[in-house]
Order: sequence, then structure tokens, then C-alpha cells
Amino acid sequence: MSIVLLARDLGLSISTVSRALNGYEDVSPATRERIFKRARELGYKPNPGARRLKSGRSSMCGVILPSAGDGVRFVDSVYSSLLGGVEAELENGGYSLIATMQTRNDPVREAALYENFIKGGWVDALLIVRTRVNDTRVALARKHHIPFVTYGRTETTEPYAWVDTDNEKAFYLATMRQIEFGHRRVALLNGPLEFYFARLREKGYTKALAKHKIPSDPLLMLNGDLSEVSGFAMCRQLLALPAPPTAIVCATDAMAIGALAACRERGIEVGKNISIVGYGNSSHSAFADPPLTTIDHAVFENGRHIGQSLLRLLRGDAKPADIHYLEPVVLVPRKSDGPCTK
Amino acid sequence: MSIVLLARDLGLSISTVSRALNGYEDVSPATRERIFKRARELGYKPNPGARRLKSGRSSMCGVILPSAGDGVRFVDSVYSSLLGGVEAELENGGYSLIATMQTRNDPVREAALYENFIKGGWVDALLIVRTRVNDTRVALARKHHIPFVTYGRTETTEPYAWVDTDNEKAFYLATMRQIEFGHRRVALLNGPLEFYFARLREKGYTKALAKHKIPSDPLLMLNGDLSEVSGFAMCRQLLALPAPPTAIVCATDAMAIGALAACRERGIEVGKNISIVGYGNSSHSAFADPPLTTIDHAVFENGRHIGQSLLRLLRGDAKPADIHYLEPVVLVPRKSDGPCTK
DNA sequence: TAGGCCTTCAAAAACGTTTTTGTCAACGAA
DNA sequence: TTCGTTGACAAAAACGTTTTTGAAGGCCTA
Repeated sequence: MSIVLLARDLGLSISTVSRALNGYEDVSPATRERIFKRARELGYKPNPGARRLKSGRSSMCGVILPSAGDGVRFVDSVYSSLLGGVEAELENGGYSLIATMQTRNDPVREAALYENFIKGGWVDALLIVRTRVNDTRVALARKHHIPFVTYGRTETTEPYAWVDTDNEKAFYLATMRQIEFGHRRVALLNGPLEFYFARLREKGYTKALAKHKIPSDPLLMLNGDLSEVSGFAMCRQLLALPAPPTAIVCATDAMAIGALAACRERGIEVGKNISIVGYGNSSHSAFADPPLTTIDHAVFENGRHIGQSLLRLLRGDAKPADIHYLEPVVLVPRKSDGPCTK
Repeated sequence: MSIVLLARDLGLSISTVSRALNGYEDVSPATRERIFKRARELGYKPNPGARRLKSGRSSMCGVILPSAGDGVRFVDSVYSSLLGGVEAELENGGYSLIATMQTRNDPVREAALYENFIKGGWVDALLIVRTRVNDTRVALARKHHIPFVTYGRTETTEPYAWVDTDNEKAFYLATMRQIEFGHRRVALLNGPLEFYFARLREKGYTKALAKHKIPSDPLLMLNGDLSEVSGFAMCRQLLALPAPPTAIVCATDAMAIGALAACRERGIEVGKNISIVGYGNSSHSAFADPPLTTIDHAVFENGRHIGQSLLRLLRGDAKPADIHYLEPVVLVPRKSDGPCTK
């Protein structure tokens, strides 16, 4: 089924059919109606390749999902909700979202993948997730003049469109809560510092410490990947310290759950003898033992904002410099934290 | 950068350049080399829309990821690993994988989405995940003559290419283990029966019971979604029974973790007073309290098989009827199960 | 009544490829 | 010498759209 066949069937010219379908004004309402009806009947769908070829628009936004290689968790479950939100918004604007995966973490291959994605012309706009402090991807997108919004911020002099959760505030809140519980040795289990979110979380953490004139202790600031395994290992390390922390704030719920297990192993009662808070309000955090105090940050909502931002950019309603959205966070108190007993 | 510009730059015809780049034989090695070199220098990438338009091939396989609606976990983390494996294999064959999301669970919209995806001509082949007992999507793919492989089986008379984990075996093993522990009242916390995997799990479960001449009790066979919340609620329900089960097998680790929490709430010691096994060997199962006995099923490996199968289909190396792969499963014993004490 | 302006449609060029069908020269065999 | 064969390249058509340009007819205005 092509537009040619459809036009022939209707006894109209190709151009009239095309213009009707694309909402131009110079088609009479009666004809337009007739065209739409028949198009639906015959199940006509414009060939996106041809459309892209001629008009330069594909009606698709793209995202490349990061991986952690073989077997390891491939897409953070956070992205699931995020992309759901993005898609839900884009849909309203007649766009859709396609994702492709990055199987390896090699920066050269990553660049090639993005180059391919952009130059190939599959997508009209890009979503860049898991931003790094120095992110070559935003330079690349800019170079190719493709609209983009980042989820997470980055270090750059030029303006760019971003949506982010308030990582700094989140860790300021979490750390503050620990301090107000009377804790003085508060540890931070953070992600790799190459990611901007990790920097911001560290910043929020140190700010809270500074506010209460507590010197920050490098021994208590650890970086690992965001998994349970890593949280478990780092917490073990902390507990073996001559002066172990009495409280821990973790970069993910997964890490916190790893930490919970490490404490259990040592017979330390979490919520009483040690105070732990996670981040993300993941689905299993409420069912951990003890239920995890954590920070909730409307990921789906964030996705919606990204979707809207992409649409505004694509329609020319806004410049990148106009698009900055910081999603608020809220602490969800449960049972894994509590007053300092030492 | 187009092939026209590249050809002009080289002083060759468009067709020669195209044929060289596409590996045809009738280009001299010297010229071929020159073309490849210059193409790389100028960063030439063929426009996929134009290529698709002319040749009918897009070098892309597609998958539509299911959702559970607003806010709820959007992509099962299982798919993360799965798609990683698929992509890793496809890459070798010069294909790549694109995913799009299904924001709502409405079957009409789902059909439209698939129709769009297929008719739009974005993809050369399809991966269909989370198959249902009666799955309209395989009928649709067949109708449009697009190669496809399913992850999970379905009920159909015609042959089709599938890759699956041995769900029946998995639940046969898990249930058998419980029975051999001396349990007689073994409950099954299953997924919705519209999904084929849920049927197979039920089958494995009942088979094990039958083997030991234990009548299956409908009160002990519950169906819910695959989340912690659902596992929690259903386990609560089981424990309130006049004759509660002494063992539970769960369709996902998430459900099992919910069940763990329900037992904790009641002060029932898991692994001693009740025996629970999960499914999936998810990253947090090892860190649950107690560590969860579960079933491991190489998801990434499954993805690789899917990728290979798609490639074989695309190359015409195999017919759908030739492609049936059942991934073996292995039980990972940990601490959440044990002998019957009642 | 003539000129101009809408309204509604159509013709045709273009987008960047792939592929079919050549062309031309060199070469070997009869 | 002639005739086919082969090797290396080129011309041109086609894929299914969008968009520019234009044309026919009706209507309004002077």
C-alpha cells in the first residue's frame, strides 16, 4: 500500500493525497474526509524511509541505553520508568521513541554508535542519559546540530537542555537527617565520580557535613558501581574500619540492600546500631529487612518532562537555554535509619 | 555527505562506489580500497532511509517492550540482559536492535503499534517478548510476512521460531525440591495465566505434585502480577489460611521477596518454619534476608540465541520450524528453603 | 465585462540509495 | 581475422514520499 495506489484508488493526484494527510489547508474538507477514510480502510501507512528521505524528518527521538557488559544488569530499571514517561509525552506530539543498546563501555565504540545514530538520520532528536562530567556525547550532538536533551547535567560552557533530579538536595537531605539523628561518622557509598550525578550527590553530602562543621573523612567516602554486590563489599570495608561509621547514605537502593546484608552478616542491627538510607525508592526497598528509608524521585515524571522538552525543541518553541528542569525529591522514612546510639 | 558527493570526489560513478561499498565483485581491488579509504576520511554513512527505500532492507531488528502502565516498573529488568544478548549477536551480522515502548496495556493499541512498526518498514525482523497463550502478535507478524522469533512459546498450529527458558522444568525442579524436603502443602505464586510462561510453570508444579501423588489444591495456587507488592499480598493471604502452606514457589524473585516480607511480618522464620524459592536469580536475591534460593536461567545467553536465530532467519539459513531453543535452568540453593518441620 | 484573486487540485522535481542493464577495452580461442 | 568472454566501470531507472510550482475555474470588484 503506497500513496500512489491510494491516490489512484481515490481518483486523485498523489500530491493532493499527501497534502491532505499532512494537514495542509488547500484541500477541501470533503476531499480531505474522503482521503482519510479511504486511507484508514486500506491501512495506508506512509513509508518512514521515504518520508525521512524527502522531508528530513523521521518523527522519532532516539536514546542509547548504557550497559555494563556481559550478564551484568544491562538497563538500570530506572530507565524503564523514565522512558515510559518520555514515550507517553512524545506520543501526544506525534513522535515516538526508539532505543538502541550499547553493548560495550568502550568510549570509541560509544562515539561511533552515536555518530551512526545521528548521521544515519534515524532520529530527529536525541536523549542523552547518564551524563558524565565531561561528556563527549553532548559535543557530538551539538556538532551535528541535532536537538537533544540530557537526563542529568554535565560540564560545558555552552547552554544545553537538561532535565535532572535534584541529586544534591537529595543527599543533603539524607545526610542532614543522619546528622540530626546525632550521627557524626556518616559514610557515603557513591557511584563512579565520572558521572555528574555522583559529583552532585557528593556535594550535597559534604554540604550537610559542612553545615554542622563536621570534617569530611575520605575513608568514609567510597565509590563503586551501583549494584548490591558493590554495596555489600564497600559496607564490609567500612565496618572493618577502626572507627566505623554509625550511618551510611547510599547512591542506590541496590547498594543499600547490599549494605544491609553486610550488616546482617556482622550481626549489626540496622536501624538501631547503624543507620542506613538508600536512594531511588525502588520496588524492593519497601520489602527489605528492615524496610529501607530512601529517597523518592518521580522518575516517570522526569520522563514526561524530557518528552515535553524534546517536543518544544523540535517545534522550535524553545531554545536549549530555556530548558532546565530540576525534579524535586522527597525522603521516604522507613525503618533502616534511626538515632545514633554510640 | 552523500554517495553522490563521495563519487564526485573520487572521480567515479555513483554505481561503482555503491557496488564497492556493498561488497560486489566487479570492482577492482585497487579502486575498492581507494573508495573505502576516502569514505572513511569523509565520514560517509549511507542514509538508511534511502537504502531502505530502494533495497527494502533496513538492517534493523525491532522489539516492542511491554509496560505495566504509569509509574509501575516499565521494563522488567530481565529484558535488560536479554536485549543485551540479542544486540551482541546481531552486531556480528551487521544488524542492530531498536526497541520501542508500549505505554499502555490496551490490546487494540498494541496491535496498532505492531502494525505501525511492521508496515512502517522500520525493521527487517521482529522479536516478540512475553508471549501470551493466544498471541495476536505472531498472527500479525505472519500476516505481514516479516521474520520473527518469540521469546517464550504460544499456542498456534503453524510452526514458528522460538527461544525460551525451560519454565516447566524450572518449576518441576523447585516443587520437587520442596516435596523432597518433606513438604506436602506447597503453594504456587504464579503470574497471570494469559502468559504462556505462567501455564508452563503451573504445569511443572502440578507435574511434581502428581509424581508424588499429592493432589493439587486450588487454594494454594494464586496468580498475581510479578511484583513484590503482589507477592507480599498473596503470601499474607496464604498465611491466613486455615491450613497454610509450609512451602511456596514463586514466579519471580520479586514476588518471593514480597513473600519474605509477609512472613517476617508474621514472625515466621523463612528457611525453618516455611520454605520459599524464587525464580530468576535477580541481583538482589542473594542479598535478601534470608538469601533466596532461586532458579537461574542465563538470560543473556537466551538473548544470544535469539540474536543468532534472527540472523539465520534473515539470511535464509533456516526456516522458522527449525528454530526451537530451550535454555536449561539451574537451581541455586541458598537459605530461604529447607526441610518441613510440621 | 475585464481583471484579479481565491480555492482546489495536479504535475513534476527532488531526496540518496540500489540494481539492472549496459558500454568499452582487453584478451583468448578458433 | 573474427567472435565471444571477461573485467571494470557507468548510465539510468526506481523506491515512496514531500514540496514547489502552476493551472483551471469560480467569484468578487470596479
